Amino acid sequence: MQKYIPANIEPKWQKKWKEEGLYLTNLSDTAKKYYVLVELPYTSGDLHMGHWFTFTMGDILARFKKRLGFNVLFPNGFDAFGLPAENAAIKHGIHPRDWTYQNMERMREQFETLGTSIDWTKTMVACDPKYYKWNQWIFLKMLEKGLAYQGKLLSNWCPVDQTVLANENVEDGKCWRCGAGVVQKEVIQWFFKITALADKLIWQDPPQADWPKHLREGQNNWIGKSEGMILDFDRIKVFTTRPQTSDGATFLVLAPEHPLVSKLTTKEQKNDVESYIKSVKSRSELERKESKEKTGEFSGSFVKNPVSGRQIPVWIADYVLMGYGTGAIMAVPYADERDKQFAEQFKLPIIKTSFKAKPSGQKQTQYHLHDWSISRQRYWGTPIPIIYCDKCGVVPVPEKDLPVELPYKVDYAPQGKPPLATAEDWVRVECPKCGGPAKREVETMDTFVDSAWYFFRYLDNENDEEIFDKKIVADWMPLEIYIGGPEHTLGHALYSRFFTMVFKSLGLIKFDEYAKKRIHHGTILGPGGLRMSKSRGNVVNPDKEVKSYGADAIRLYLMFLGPYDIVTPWKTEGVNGIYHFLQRVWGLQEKAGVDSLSLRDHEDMRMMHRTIKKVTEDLVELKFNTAIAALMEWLNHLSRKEQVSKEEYKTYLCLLAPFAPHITEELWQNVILRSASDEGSLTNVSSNELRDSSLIAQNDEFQSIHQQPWPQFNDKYLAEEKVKVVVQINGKVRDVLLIQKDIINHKEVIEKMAFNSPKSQKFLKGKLVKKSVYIPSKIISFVV
RNA sequence: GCUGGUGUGGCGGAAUGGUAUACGCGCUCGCCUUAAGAGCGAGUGGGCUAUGCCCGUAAGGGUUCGACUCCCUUCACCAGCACCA
Repeated sequence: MQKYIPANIEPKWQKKWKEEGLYLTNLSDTAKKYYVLVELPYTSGDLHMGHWFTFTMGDILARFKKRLGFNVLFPNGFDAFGLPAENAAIKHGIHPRDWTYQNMERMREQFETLGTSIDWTKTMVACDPKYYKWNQWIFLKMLEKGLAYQGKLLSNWCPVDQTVLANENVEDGKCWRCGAGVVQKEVIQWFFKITALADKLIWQDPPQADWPKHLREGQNNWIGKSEGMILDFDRIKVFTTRPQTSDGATFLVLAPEHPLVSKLTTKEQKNDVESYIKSVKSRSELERKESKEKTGEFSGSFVKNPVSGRQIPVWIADYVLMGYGTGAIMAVPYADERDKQFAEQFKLPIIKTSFKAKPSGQKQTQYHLHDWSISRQRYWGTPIPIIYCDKCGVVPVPEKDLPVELPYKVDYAPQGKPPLATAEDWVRVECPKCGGPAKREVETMDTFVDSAWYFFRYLDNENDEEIFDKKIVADWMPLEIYIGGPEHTLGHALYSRFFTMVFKSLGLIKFDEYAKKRIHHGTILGPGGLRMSKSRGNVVNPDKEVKSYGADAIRLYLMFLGPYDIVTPWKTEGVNGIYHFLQRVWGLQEKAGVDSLSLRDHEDMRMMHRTIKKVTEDLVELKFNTAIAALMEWLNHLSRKEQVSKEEYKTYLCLLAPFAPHITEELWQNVILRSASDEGSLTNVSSNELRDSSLIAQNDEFQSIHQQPWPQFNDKYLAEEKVKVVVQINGKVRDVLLIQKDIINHKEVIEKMAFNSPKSQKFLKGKLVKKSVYIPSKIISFVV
């Protein structure tokens, strides 16, 4: 027997599977289909452990479902637009496109070494005009529907990356990419009106799709719907969710950015207010959030509280946000903690509220969610299909002129204006309306637009006429399962739901939710328990690990670590353990495949059927770790035997195949070929010749193990001949009886046996049995 | 502060009302070996007056013949959101 050397078998089978097109999906066969998706990777250059972890899960599911007879689609693409490409370009003097395509090439090869069953013919690349043309098309459609608009808003601005950031991309007041402190700046930009669908985006109870509770609650929280009222305090409108406390409003507070601030400020207060506003502006978001003290300044003006009739002062303070409600509040220090703190700090009156006030006002629903700002002042993204004409104003690019292609030659170094502005020939354009001289929009779309709908495009990725064929999408969507990271809860996972709803309103699809099930995967940390990062130097490189242990061992190791959502460090000893397991599987061929050996032994049959059942059920429930444990238990059983029958051996390989596709394929082909030559028909033929011979095509067993039907279990083998029944006395285990199957349902007999057993007698002697409970095949419980 | 989640051996974890610690790692002992490693076999929650018994799933209480599992209280940790009026 040859030694198990993964490097000798893994590339060989990867090549063969690819040549034979084993994983190509025929989309016209929709009788029993299964679409499994893993979040597409960003083209950063290398697959990291996280990719291995999530794509192994997806791959195991794809292989398992295929073996159950499903027509499985498991595609993948690349999130290829974005800032890192541009930053790398600036740093290394390589064009973002070249950098991206080089990375993509390397990543495709790495996906192959992982042994995934991805169908690469159904793919998409975000920076390909064939793809982003449809981003532009969606933009135009949304513009028509009033779901895209241009507006001027205070926005998060990253001074280092020189771009606007969505709320979701600001972490602790810092840019999620470069960590620079974000400042507020008023900018004209394009928005998607996600707030128009805020109500529809709220998750119901029970949920309309099987998505994690954590995600549903998180999104609902982020959407932040609250019902309240707009009340008028003279000219000032405030929003409140508790109008019944308005009799206790003893002052008003305006956000420093509120448009009425300058009007309301009196001459005497002018200097103080102006210096206060100046100090607010100079504080960063972070400082503002961290300081516990409240700050503010009196405007000098008073307004009338319409309920109490009192004149109350108007203050200006930054604990009131311009971006929520009306940017002004009535302060009820008696009922509100923050107002109370402010009142105490500035010695403002606190009066009791009746909680019964009924002010007149207008009902209003308010959301925390803001419209999605999609303009980015950078180069490497989808051009926004808009033309500015001096005569006609803002003119959308006509559909027939799509795609608006991103010019290759630009000066993408940041210089305070969008890089596309430097491509003067590209910018200069005829107005589609009047034919006069005009200029293109020089900003690009947020890359989250690319990933908001890519899974639709996989299904019809070559289509130049429409975004996708409605029928194919109707046949294949929604996704059966979408595997992704919890960090996308408020970004990608929300945007893609929004896009799906927009597609429905455009009549492209008929469903609201694009994935029946979503799961959040875990994280593999560095060996020391910290997040892997280059700067920490604790990155475990999958390529290196594959060289030492092979892809199968890494796949199994990752899946065996724990549940799919586990957050846990990488441990080399653990990989050793799995490698050892694979070597034992490899060694099994020594005593395996003995044809004459039939499965007479009941325990052998029981172990086999038990394992089939366990692995099958665990895969359905995505419990990869316990499925592997069951396979280990069966291997322990098989290892103790002198010989292993062909049926057991083949079943074993079949069950292990989704987890470890290479070693099982090799062993499968070996055992099939060996039995063929045992039959005498194929002597003096080498393995390779045999594989290519015509005989193989005639017999299904000669096909890849990944095309074999999934093993079936039969309940009749599951029962043990003698069943263990535990004897409990007053809740404590005192004895275990071995009971023949045929009397297991006779309560009186079992009760007598349990009562009379010497061990039980020790505890029962001279005591009165008050009650006995018998659960067949499990337990008999006495109360004395 | 709000929301969601978690708490089990030396470690990752298993068991979701019925023998707690499956499976793996680590460790101990033994076999094999010139030796080391690998491999194979046995053991591995704690305690004790040890053929047996007691304790034990963050802490305390409850329901039940029986609780890691269900209910109540408390504590700790993780994640997300957060001056949202």
